[in-house]
Amino acid sequence: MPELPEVETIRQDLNERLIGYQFKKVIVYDFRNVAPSASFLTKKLVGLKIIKFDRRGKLLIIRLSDKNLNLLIHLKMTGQLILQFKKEILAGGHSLSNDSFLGAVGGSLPNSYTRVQFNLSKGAKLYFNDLRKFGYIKLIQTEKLNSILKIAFGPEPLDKEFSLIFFQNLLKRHKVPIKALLLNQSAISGLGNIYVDESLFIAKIKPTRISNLLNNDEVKNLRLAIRRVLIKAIKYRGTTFSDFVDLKGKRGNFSDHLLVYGRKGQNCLKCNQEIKKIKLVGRGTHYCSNCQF
DNA sequence: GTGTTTGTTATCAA
DNA sequence: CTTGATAACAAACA
Repeated sequence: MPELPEVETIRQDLNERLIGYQFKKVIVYDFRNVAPSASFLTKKLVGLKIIKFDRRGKLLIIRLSDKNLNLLIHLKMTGQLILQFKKEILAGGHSLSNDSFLGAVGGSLPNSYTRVQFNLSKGAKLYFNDLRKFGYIKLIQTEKLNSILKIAFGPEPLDKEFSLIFFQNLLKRHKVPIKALLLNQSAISGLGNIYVDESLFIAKIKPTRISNLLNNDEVKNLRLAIRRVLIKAIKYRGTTFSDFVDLKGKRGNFSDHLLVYGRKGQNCLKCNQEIKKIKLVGRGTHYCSNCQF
């Protein structure tokens, strides 16, 4: 379940390691979620260099030496990007001990979950693994990308655009459970099920509350809670609940700091009451009925 | 066989 | 046009 902090962790690591690398060969093992087609991807990408890794919400954007083209990677639920350098390959598949790997990436690569493999210059290899095949890889024209980003993506919660005024107006305009609004990527980018539940707990607001009925203090607290939890989660390199791992196959450490997500039946860390789990807008939703109003 | 898991989109209603 | 509600889909697992 990679959300903003998980994708940001990967983006930062890629930016430190792969700027200037050139695509030498692209191997597509599973065609399903590669667009516009595997052959197009293979042909167009080879020879291009990586300029920079960007992120918008949960979407990873690779800027290429062909300014008109961008490589998009969405991890959806179970996608992983694993990076190997040459000496790691020579050392026997990977450089990390087995216990730092999850099942999906354990052992040598490519494995049965590898959907696309990028061979880069200097022997570097980037693997896109995706157990459930929900994620995608797309080569897209810059103009088209820009129009999609404008329409389908709300402001980044950590940018200036996500101001109190903006947030107040957004909540006022909508009459839906606050959780539904926070999950809506065209309203705010990057939040998913985990960080929405965590933010609402920190802000002491029940996920079922209708957005336009929150009072001023609650709106203010919620905005700060969202920013706080995202910044902290990035610092801890994301949350691993099931499949997320970083470039080296390592789990995210924020899992140890979750307050409500995945804690159904356990005691609230603030008040000791039992954490509840309900289904809201089709999603598992965790909250404390004593701390949240 | 059944119910769950989540990010996203399609579809229909108002 | 906007907004809301809900189902569907991807694939796997307990």
